[in-house]
Amino acid sequence: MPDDPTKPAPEVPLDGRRREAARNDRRILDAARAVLLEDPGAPVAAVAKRAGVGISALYRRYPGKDALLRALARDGLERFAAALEDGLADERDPWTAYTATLAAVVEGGSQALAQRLAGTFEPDDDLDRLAARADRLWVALDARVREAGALREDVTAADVVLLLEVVMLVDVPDAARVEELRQRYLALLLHGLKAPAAGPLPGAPADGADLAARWRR
Amino acid sequence: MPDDPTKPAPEVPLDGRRREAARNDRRILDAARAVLLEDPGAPVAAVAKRAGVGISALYRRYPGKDALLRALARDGLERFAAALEDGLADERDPWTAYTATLAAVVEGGSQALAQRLAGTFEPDDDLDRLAARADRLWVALDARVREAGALREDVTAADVVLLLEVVMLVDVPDAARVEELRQRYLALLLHGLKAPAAGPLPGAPADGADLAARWRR
DNA sequence: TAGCAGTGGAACAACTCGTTCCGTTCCGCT
DNA sequence: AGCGGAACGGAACGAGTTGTTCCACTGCTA
Repeated sequence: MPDDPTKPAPEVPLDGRRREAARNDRRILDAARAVLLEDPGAPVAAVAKRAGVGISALYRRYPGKDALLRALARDGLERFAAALEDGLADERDPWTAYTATLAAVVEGGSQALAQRLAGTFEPDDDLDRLAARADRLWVALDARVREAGALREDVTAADVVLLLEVVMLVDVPDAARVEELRQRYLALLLHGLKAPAAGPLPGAPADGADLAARWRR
Repeated sequence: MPDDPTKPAPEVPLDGRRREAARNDRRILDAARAVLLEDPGAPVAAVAKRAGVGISALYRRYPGKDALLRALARDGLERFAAALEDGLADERDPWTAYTATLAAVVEGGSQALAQRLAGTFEPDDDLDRLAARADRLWVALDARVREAGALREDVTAADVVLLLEVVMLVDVPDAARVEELRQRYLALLLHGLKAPAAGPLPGAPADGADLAARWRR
């Protein structure tokens, strides 16, 4: 039985064929992230091609597409949680730390990844736990900036999640331009998010139920 | 040869079978708008089902899926242009007229429709002309609010187009909730868009080239 | 009542995509 | 040197999807 490729083995320097295999573990996951983030319905063959490997190299690691998707979602959630922990550890003033964290999340694309994949595969206990952990971290980050009075009070943490996802959907053909525009619009959004509010907002704020509903089929 | 269903014939009261046909013209276009806006790759059969008609009723009107898509894009652009003309005719102060226009565009979903469909069908001279007209109207609306000093200067008209599209991508399973959240986030965005600017924006502003690039396959 | 515009939906053919499978390569060991 | 087998590339297969065609049927109209 192959090792779980998402949890790289100890760092004993591998040799020969084993080294190629270890490298392919990464290449496949990186390719899957790139390809499936752009088009969640992309064929498995596209992932293999992007990774520069054959299809069998992929099927040796994952029993099927579903498993690849799950591994990818887990990878995304882990990156997301890690970014949030970094943000929580940021000692600067809460608003600065908040904006920096959001910028990092947008740059990494981690949150959007898990979300875009939602509904395309069968969830997993492990995944549920990870999602709950990310949610706790997110709420903590939100609480800190909120207590500092830096966030407008009529916007919820769930609102910001939805807004973040939407920023990740900005798309033009040129990849470098995409990154630039996303950061640009995130900044614009943050200007609108910052307290004091310039005026009231229509509609009820998003809440946890709005978010959770999207995971259901 | 059947009449072009997108240009309803004179309003002589039709009778019998003809009336049913005329009604189906509308039902098919409405269904296509609803279904394809939610999923641009939806099958033709899904459109027919939503319209409550058989597939042949659809194929009698359009030579193929491509033609339906084109007609729909044209319909979207026409609605978009009409909304902009309404906005230009709005006599209130430029900022109020601007925000009201954007809210109407978001509610109608017309702009997003044409854009989401882009790349799924072969463009058309007629469509190009319409797109150019919509663009002129858009620039005119932008110029007016800009000259009034109500829009932050480091944001271009193209930026707002991209932001508008992105707002249209907000999605949760409950349709009514979606509409509410879109308006909410549009308002939030507009708070960030309004002059005076709260701070500088990173990245180069979007321009016409960014927009045009997305139409190419 | 005959003719026909309009219709519903089954049937078909073309494609897409996940998965399997087989022949090949090359490392590690004897 | 030669062998065993892990890892690989990619062709082939089969299930499912979808655009389009086709034909029997309906109900006006003359």
